[in-house]
Amino acid sequence: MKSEPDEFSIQDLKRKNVEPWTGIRNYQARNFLRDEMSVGDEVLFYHSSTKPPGIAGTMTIASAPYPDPLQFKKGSKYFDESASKESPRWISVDVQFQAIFATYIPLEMLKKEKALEGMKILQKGTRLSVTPVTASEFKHIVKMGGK
DNA sequence: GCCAACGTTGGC
DNA sequence: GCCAACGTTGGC
Repeated sequence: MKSEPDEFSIQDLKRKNVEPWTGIRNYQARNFLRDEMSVGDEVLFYHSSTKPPGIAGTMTIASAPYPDPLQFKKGSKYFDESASKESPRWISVDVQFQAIFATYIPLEMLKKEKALEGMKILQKGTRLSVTPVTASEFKHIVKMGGK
């Protein structure tokens, strides 16, 4: 899962421990959150739009999906006029801090790894903020991170 | 339903 | 700031 560290970083998550992951406004990303994730699943925390971009650590899914409260909040940049409480359009999950990697893994490093060739986030044109990771990719990255 | 125009993401 | 690679919108 990607976040811009200027907005919300893994250090912020460590401080808060549990935080709602809000503001997903892409249907594919939403569907992935809603349909493919369960409480306890481990997640890689990716820092995007920073120098250098890369994976900073891990967290876990800490709640079932629920309607993203920001879609109802007038004035929020995530407000969605066409969403209603009866039929919400966007969803959030809570995430819980797990670990900050001993070694931050820049995107450039990830690209060099043979074992990660097929990883979704490394494919051309992938800019979804939520993408799937296989168990072996996850293990490989955790090993690279030294945690 | 098509598709041009526009908006967004995010690495570089 | 540029631009590739999308996604979304809206006229037709």
